[in-house]
Amino acid sequence: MPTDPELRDARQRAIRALLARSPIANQAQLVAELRRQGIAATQSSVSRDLRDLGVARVGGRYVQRAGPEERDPRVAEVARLLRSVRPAGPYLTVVQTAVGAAQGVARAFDAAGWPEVVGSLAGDDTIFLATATEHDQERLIRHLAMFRQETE
Amino acid sequence: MPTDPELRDARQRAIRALLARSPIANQAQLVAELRRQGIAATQSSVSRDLRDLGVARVGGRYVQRAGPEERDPRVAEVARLLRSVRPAGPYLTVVQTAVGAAQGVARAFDAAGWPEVVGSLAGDDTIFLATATEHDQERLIRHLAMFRQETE
DNA sequence: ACTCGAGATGAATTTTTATGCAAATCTATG
DNA sequence: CATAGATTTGCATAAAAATTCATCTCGAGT
Repeated sequence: MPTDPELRDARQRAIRALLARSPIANQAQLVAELRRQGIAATQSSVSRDLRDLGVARVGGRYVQRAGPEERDPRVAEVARLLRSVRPAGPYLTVVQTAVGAAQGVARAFDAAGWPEVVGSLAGDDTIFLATATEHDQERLIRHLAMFRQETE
Repeated sequence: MPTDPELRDARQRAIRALLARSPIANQAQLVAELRRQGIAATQSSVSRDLRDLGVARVGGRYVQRAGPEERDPRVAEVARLLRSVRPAGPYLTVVQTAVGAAQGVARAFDAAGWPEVVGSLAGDDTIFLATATEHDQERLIRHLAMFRQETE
C-alpha cells in the first residue's frame, strides 16, 4: 500500500485528463480506465480524488467544471489585495489584506457566493471566514489559493 | 399518489429556489426542506427532479449551475439557424437547419462539448446527433430547446 | 536507530442515490 | 362515459459513492 503523495497527484492528473476527454459515468469505470493506464486505484481513492478536484456529477456523469464558480472574476479583481490566508482551527479562516481593503475584498467574496462559507466578518485589513466543516475549510483555502497564485 | 405535472413543476421550482438560497447536502435534506414548505415529496422524486433540472453535485453538495455548459455562447451564435429538432427513435435526433448551415451548426455543437452526444454527422441542412441512452436524448433536446426558444 | 505524527491507502461498511415496477391520475379519442 | 396511452409517483431494491477504521509509509526530531 503505497503512501506516496506523488502517486496521488499523478492519479489525480490522470483523472482530470480522462474527464477532459470524455465524461465518465461512475467511479468504478474511472477505476477501470486508470487501471488500463497502469495506475492502480480503488473506488475509495477515486471518491476522495473527485472531491478534492472539485469534479461535478451532473445527471449521472462526472464532468470537469470550467470553474465559473471557482474563479469568480469579482474575486480576481481584488486578488492583488490579498496578503495571506491562514486557518485558525478547523472552522475559522483568517485572511489578511492590504490595509483598508478588507471590506471590499469581503464583499467580493460574498458576491462569489462560495457555498462553503457560512459567514464572514471584515475589519480593516483582516477578514474572518467561518466554514461548517473541515472539508469546507479545505475547499475555501483551495479557492483562495487559486487567486493567491497570481500575486506571487 | 397524485400524478399531477403541475405539482411536479411546483416542486422543481421550489427545489431551484432552495438551491439558489443555499447549497444542500443530500436528497433527504431536500425532502425535509420541501416538507417544511408543505410540499410532499419522496427521495425518488427528488432524485429524478435533480437529474431533470441538471443540478450538479460538487464536493458533496448540490449546487445550481449557472449553465456554462447548457447555454454555450458558440451555440447561441448559430441559434437563429435552427429550424427544427426531432427525435428519430430513442437514440437518434435530427436537427434541421437553414440551407447550407448544417456544417457550421454542427461545429458549434461539437465545440459546446455536450457530454450526451456520442457523435454527429452534418449534411447540407440536416444534422444527425447520436446519443447513448433515452435520458441522453432528453437532455440533448432540452439543451437544444433552450436555444430554440429565442428564435420563436 | 527509534519514536512519533502526518498523510495516504484499501477493505469493509454505511450512507446516499438511482431505478424497476406497479399503481394512480390525466388526456385524448371513440 | 369508457378506454387506451402517456406521465408521474412511491415503494422496494439495486447501484453507486462516502466514510470508518486499521494499516502502511515517509520524515522530523530525539
